[in-house]
Amino acid sequence: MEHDPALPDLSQEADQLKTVLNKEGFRFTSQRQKILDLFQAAALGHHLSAEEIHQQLLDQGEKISFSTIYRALHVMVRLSLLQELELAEGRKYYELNTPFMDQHHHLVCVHCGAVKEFEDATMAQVGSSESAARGFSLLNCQFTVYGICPSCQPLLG
Amino acid sequence: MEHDPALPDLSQEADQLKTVLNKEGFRFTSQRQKILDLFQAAALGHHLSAEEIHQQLLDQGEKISFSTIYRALHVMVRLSLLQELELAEGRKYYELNTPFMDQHHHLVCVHCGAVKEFEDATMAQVGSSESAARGFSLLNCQFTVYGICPSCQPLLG
DNA sequence: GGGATTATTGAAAATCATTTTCGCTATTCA
DNA sequence: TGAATAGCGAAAATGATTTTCAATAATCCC
Ligand SMILES: [Mn+2]
Ligand SMILES: [Mn+2]
Ligand SMILES: [Zn+2]
Ligand SMILES: [Zn+2]
Repeated sequence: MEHDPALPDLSQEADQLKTVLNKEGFRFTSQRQKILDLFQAAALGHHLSAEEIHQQLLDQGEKISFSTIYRALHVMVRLSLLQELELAEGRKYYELNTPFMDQHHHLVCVHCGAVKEFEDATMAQVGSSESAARGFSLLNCQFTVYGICPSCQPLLG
Repeated sequence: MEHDPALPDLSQEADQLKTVLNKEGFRFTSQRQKILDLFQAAALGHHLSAEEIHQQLLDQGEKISFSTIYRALHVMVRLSLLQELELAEGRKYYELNTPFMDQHHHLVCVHCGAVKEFEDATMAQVGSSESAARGFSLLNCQFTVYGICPSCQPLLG
């Protein structure tokens, strides 16, 4: 079957995931592909939790266990396909990883949990220089700003 | 009993905690004072978890339940006496709160958990301007840099 | 000071996200 | 294609944190 060059090359994406996995001794599975697909289909600025991944796959008729989801997330973080975020209470969130200099940061409403993203090159600079100054090898930076969003402000003091 | 002006005025510190608590309808208790004392006695740059608070109080002969510790931490965060930190895996850490413009940030070794603090006024500026730009009322910022510390680097690739 | 009111405590049980166990299945590779 | 074994699902386990509830103690008023 030919591939229409006007459409996204999904079969090649699959090949790419397989390549990345196999390079480190992991196996390609349909579950891992489906999870990665969710991230690639997600709206910009939308962060996914294990719970939401499970629900989205259920919604599209895929049955998958939480253990598989958690294992896949860990593998993809280790392969730098995903980034783990400590946005707010209780659970972890994940998003597609981006090159270090392109990383964005987060503004979180502590009342309703709304998240806004913003970019600022200062963060990467400060992170680089601070880690260099102390001999750390830098992995990534997270700048999280907590506040009350405009919709929640009237509801409080 | 007179107070020796050459010694730290611990009774006044207690009064201060009582005042802050009562102002918001909370009661002063010896447990809350002992927990706050641990933070005031802790080395600069040392962050305490509920587990460590429990252990330190045990070590000094004080019996206290985890429920009390968690409740005290929540109250003191609400009163801005403490700040909650999402430094690394699994558990939360706490430290004495500082005025917004004096806040420091953290460099964390993902291998051994070592934490280094650093100050950088840029963070507060970026946090303020980003939250203002989106109409958020700013509560606080956390800039966390993850990496591998110098002692752990030889142990890995 | 003493007593009523009710926030706080401790112990135990409950939650809840995440991890582990284990028998079975599917991927990799020769 | 077949052996070796990584990965899967289901269920049990974990571990930090939260809740429940009866007993205790801080605050307030007299
Ligand atoms: Mn994001
Ligand atoms: Mn600190
Ligand atoms: Zn909000
Ligand atoms: Zn280290």
